[in-house]
Amino acid sequence: MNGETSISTEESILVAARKVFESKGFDGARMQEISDLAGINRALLHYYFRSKEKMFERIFDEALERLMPLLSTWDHDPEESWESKLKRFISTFITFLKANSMLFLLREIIRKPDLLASRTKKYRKGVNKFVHYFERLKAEQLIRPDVDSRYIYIIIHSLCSFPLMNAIVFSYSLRISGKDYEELMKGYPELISDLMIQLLKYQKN
Amino acid sequence: MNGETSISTEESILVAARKVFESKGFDGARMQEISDLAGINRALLHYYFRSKEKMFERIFDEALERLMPLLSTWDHDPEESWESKLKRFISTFITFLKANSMLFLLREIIRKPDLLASRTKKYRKGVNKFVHYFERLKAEQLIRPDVDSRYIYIIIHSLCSFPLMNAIVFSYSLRISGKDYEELMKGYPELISDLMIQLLKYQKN
DNA sequence: TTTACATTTAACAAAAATGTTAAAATATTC
DNA sequence: GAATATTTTAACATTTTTGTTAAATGTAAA
Repeated sequence: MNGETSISTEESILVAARKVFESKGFDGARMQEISDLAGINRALLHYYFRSKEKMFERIFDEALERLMPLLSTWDHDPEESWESKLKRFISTFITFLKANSMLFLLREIIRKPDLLASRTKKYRKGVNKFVHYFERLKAEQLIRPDVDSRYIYIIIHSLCSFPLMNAIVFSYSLRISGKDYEELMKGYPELISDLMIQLLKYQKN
Repeated sequence: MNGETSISTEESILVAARKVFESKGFDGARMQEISDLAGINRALLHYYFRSKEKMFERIFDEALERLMPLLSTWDHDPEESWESKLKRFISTFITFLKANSMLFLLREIIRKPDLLASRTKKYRKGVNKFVHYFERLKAEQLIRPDVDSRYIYIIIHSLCSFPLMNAIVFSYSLRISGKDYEELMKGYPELISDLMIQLLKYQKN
């Protein structure tokens, strides 16, 4: 059929496409730039993927797929405390987002909501797990009962995602270099873990 | 010079441009769509603003300008408690972001970092005020001293911005309609005000 | 009513981007 | 080395988009 070569070429195209699509978005991405970055010529792009659209969808799907395993953190597991689960989730979520890009997904979903709607019931199942996990904790009176689990979901995701997707603006605002911002953010996962735990700890009035 | 007409035409073009640029971004925006939305023809767009670029910069600058008054919340004012200031900031910030778009600014700054770099020392002054305000509170032992003021800045902004710019995704994830998400978010400003206050309250030990 | 500005129309120019193709060159495998 | 698959080259077609222009029409105000 086909040798090693074609697989690694396809892969190198995908790597380039990922980079360009993630930084410039679908509308800003140029086929020429992708082929340049992949070190091949434009014609070969169409030889492997028929069109820009098709190539993009491949990249988008992969990005969405990478997001999902994260949510499986929230399976019920009597061995692990919720505090530890929370810490683990926050730390892996932030690490994950460094390499990938929430902004990419968000930008493209807003451009074309179908992208989300037509895919992945799986994703919503993951979210369900999350909400149910915290509902159970509330039922068992392990955390305070008066905070809507959906708020917990929103808050955690906001605290994890935004500081990374907004890194450029934050580092500019705070007058520090990108490197120094990264440095600053090293203490961040622990801080927000503590913050969340403090928020959730059961308090009789 | 020129009558009422031209002003309101220019304004209606700007309104349309704002809408299109904010939802599609510079790369996705089409001059045709803007002129259609403004109810005029494409030629008139160039009569008023020479080019797409120029028009965009006008929109971008205005969006950035609207952001700044918010930061003046953080002037020192011995009359008002920090808790009240915090609440007021969070509530106005969230209201502001509903109409405008943080995502727009972020997306375009990433596309072309010059947009931010070439503008507005004013903006950074506002951020300075914020950081200094909390440094003072720490010096006066009114809040706990062990949280870097920059983290406070990052956390507040994340909690305010992200739930709004990510509304589509959150409402999809949580399986509720856009309307219901808005409804849900009514209780949100108060929750995060409390959360922040709880985080900052001085704790010996 | 004349002058100046505002707006439309419609055609066009130019550039940028995507997509196609055929033929030649290169590499791989049998 | 013959056969097959990969890749380049280069030219071209098509479409989309931005930007321009000139002429006609409308409108408001001096």
